[in-house]
Amino acid sequence: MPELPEVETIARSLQRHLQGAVITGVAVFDKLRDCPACTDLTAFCAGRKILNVSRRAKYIRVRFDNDTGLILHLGMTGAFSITPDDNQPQRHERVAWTLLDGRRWRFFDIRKFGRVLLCQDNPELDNHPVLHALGPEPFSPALTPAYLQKRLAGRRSPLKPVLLEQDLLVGVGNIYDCEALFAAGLDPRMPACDVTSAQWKCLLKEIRAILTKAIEAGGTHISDFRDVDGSEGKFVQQLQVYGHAGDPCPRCGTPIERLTQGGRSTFFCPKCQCCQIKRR
DNA sequence: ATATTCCCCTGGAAGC
DNA sequence: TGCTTCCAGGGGAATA
Repeated sequence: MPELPEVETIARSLQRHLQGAVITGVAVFDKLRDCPACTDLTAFCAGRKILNVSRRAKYIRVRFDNDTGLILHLGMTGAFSITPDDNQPQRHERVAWTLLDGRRWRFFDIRKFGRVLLCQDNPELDNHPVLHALGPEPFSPALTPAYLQKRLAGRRSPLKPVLLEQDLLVGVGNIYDCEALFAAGLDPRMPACDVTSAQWKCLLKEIRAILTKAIEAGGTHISDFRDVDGSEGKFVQQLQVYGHAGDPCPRCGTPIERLTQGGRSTFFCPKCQCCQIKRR
């Protein structure tokens, strides 16, 4: 479900709603990946005050008052809600934290690809194994055309699936990958090592612009994305190619095509994005 | 080392 | 109506 803008939107909401809250209990209804058993998670969380909530890549970090914390991942279908506690588990509710002020913080996840990880100390919230190998954030100054060209030297893999690799750069998922390549006019099938410095410059600009716009819109609402308060992202209305197979390209009118790369759908305009394949 | 595939799991939409 | 097939935003492991 969530790419960077969705996770950012949710992390900001959690920060707003949970900062200062004290956890009194935890219920685990259906274990997510790596989620400890209910008794262990309860022992870990009970009595803890939440200092802050932040985002790194597509992970959400919840920092407690005793230098421990949680790392949460939404997988494909994760979502949260925070409401007065009626003590009634809802459909697809996997984990629930009860708060001292009478609220209940729920973690839903239909497909159960989400994760709940424990961090035993403060450094682990920044250096947990799942965070260790991650590439730079999309808005980091460290993310430059030179860095990308160096990392991808010799990589003949198609550009589009490469952009999904979180150890190269983080936060770009399938939707914004397609949208950014369209905006930059680059062929999703071109070898990653053939992207020129000028093309990287353009693509980086488009990735940042699209992520910025999507964050401002509160994310992209596709099927089951919801913010903590239940509101839907509005960016879906701005999607140019994703999910638009057969529709006319907004730029040239050629029908948008869909193809499969690395088992995922790619949407692109075969005319606007077809000029970069080098013959070797 | 790099590249492709397969799997985790559930549900909605489309096709017959 | 009911059954089958395909598809889905992520990520990691297994396989060539």
